[in-house]
Amino acid sequence: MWSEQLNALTPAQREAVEHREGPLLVLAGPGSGKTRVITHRVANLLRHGVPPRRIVALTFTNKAADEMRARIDQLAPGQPVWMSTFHRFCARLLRDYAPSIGIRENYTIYDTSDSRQVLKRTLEALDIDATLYTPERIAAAISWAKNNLITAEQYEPRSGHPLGNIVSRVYPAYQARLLASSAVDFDDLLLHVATLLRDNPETRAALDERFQYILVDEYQDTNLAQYSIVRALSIDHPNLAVTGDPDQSIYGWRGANLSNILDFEDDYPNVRVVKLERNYRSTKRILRVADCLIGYNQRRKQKGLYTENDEGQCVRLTAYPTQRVEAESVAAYIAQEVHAGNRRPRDFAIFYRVNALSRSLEFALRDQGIPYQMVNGLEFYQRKEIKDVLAYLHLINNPRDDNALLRVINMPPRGIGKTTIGRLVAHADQYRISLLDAAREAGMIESLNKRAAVAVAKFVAAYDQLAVHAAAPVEEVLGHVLSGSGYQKFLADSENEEDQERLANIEELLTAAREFDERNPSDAPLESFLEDTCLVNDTDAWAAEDDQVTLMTLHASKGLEFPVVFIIALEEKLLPHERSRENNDLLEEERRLLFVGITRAREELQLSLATYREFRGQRRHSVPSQFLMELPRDEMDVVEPAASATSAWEPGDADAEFAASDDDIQFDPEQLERATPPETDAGSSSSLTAATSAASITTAAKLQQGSQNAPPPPSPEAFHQGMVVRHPEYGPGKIVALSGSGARRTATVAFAAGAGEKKFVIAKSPLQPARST
DNA sequence: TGTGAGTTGATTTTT
DNA sequence: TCAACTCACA
Repeated sequence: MWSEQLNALTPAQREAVEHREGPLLVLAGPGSGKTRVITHRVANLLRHGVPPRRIVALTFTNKAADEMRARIDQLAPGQPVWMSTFHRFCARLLRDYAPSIGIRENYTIYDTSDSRQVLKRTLEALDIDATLYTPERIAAAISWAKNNLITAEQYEPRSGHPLGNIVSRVYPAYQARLLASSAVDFDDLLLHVATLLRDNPETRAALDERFQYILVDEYQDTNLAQYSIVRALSIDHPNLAVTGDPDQSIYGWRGANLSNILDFEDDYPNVRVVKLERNYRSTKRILRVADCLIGYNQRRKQKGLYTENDEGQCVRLTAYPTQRVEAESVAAYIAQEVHAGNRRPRDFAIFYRVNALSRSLEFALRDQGIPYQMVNGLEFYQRKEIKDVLAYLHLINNPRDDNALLRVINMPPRGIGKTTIGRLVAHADQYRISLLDAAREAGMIESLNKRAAVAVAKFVAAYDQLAVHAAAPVEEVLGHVLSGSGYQKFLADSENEEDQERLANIEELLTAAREFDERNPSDAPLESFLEDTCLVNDTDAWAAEDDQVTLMTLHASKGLEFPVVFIIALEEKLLPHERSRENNDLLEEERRLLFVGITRAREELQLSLATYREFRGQRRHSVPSQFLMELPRDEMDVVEPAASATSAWEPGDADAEFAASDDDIQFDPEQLERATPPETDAGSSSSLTAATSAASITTAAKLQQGSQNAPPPPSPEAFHQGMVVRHPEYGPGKIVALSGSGARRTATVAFAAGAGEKKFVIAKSPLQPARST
């Protein structure tokens, strides 16, 4: 069986798979079976008796980690090999070593917007005028420093650098705030672990011993922090295997250092280098186009990409008059292929440089009735209501989390306004205590008037009630938060339609919590749930199995492949992006980005641009991307911009169609809105939505059944958060929280008539759903 | 203190 | 274009 699998590999792949001890560098071109090599190599190690817990595989995205886990499980079932993203790996380690870097085990992870809030507050407190340098620029500078292992104490501005001078003041203050809140930002996860390993030789040695075999995927995207973590863990056991492709390094802006992979052979002298140059994915033509383009880069390792695949069609390069024609044309082509039965929607992907470019495509696809999935719409976990509710959970988990407190103290409105909060903050600063502790002392703060102090005290009391349930299953904690904070009632009472949508989103969060509880019976459920939600992104929700066209940024496309790929807006200032044109390193990265996009295509590829593009509400004339001049014309079908506003796949009917739609100025956007299929509103959360609506269908069915039969056995699914129920003895009550599943599903009910809160196992209780108001 | 209108200002890519 | 922020008013 195993030798069969080995035989299925090429000699080069096999060499990498069978390599066990010592450093290994796999230079893998696109589509060369890199994931296959990694997974088989792990399986090979296991087969040779390496205990699974001695192995860790690090990736950059959850998606990649999940995929690997699934594939390794196929090769070597039931072996708990640790596969995770760098950030998750570090988050776990920090849990064990938190005290040694000055935070608590229950620390909070701040996402970008959280840390931005903290930074803004820091700037305010330091009285720094943010008009000269925006918080974003300062944040970028701090992030850069952290990724390069420069701590707040070590940071020194380059002389004569005004931004640096500001950063040298802000960075330590910002960091102090994080530490005081027992919080870390994304960069800290790496920085703290890197410094921990650097400053504690015993810890380093212990972890080096623990992780004897380390694999790193996409090594070209590691930054200095990641590099030094991996390095520190591979000194006594230098069985470090990295895979990557310098030509696919596209995260330089995030501190990725191309030298890490280019200099790997210098860092690890006895390294075995394996090059995977044969491509199994694309046609010859597509590959030659990609190869020709990337040849214009200076900083790279020469590779000879080749494939035994078919010659394939020419790569199409099409210029459209406007971005609307571009979008409609792409959508029409997809529709035509789908209707003709040649392809399915999921065979297609459309890539663009910036998210803002997706809009016209969405309209066009809806118009054609083609289902699509956008990776990275409004991210679920970034929605206000979700962040609000999660902030309650964060505060329960980590009472020192000032950022969470500020978010929830007046949400729903409790009459705690700006001035009151300002006074609480002043008090907390003065005594160097957390805001929650300051709030506890509200009665003693002189500047606070009675009314404000009472409001704050009520908040603290409500919080304490919630905190009692901290150790319960997440769904239950969440239920208590929704009931006890008044947030659910606040939204339910609102006339605003948007708020009803928010309720539905919260319902999804409850579903997610429930699924988490089922999947993850841990002793600190809240903590791990929060860690989970902080480190997911919506690319992870991308469902390859759905039959939909995929829309995503070029960055998000890395690691994926599709039969047909469209890359739009190949225009100067967009690709290359305008901020990347000044400096050659940045320009090369843009070229790599296009290279990544091109090499996602298996059979067909179309590149396009529009002569006029509306961007930021303004129509402007665009200049073709300089990269277009670097593509080999003999591999391509070039359709130049025509004088008449037509350029399409097939002359004739298609032309007429486009011309008509372009001239039709009285085109009514509302019609498009009405034609919108309901499920396309939020691509990222579609699976959750499906789960929720399936649940509510059962609910309705059971309800009906219940009203017909005399002694109806209530199904646990018939009950949901906030619902009004009736108990034969205690009378009417409201469900405050739910937890568990199936026969063990329990409901906590608050009864009206002073009977207080009671907990029932639903299946064994006489609870009945009552009509809610 | 809360709300809503109006203004401003900023816009790459993501763990 | 759109979201965040400001400011005036209830």
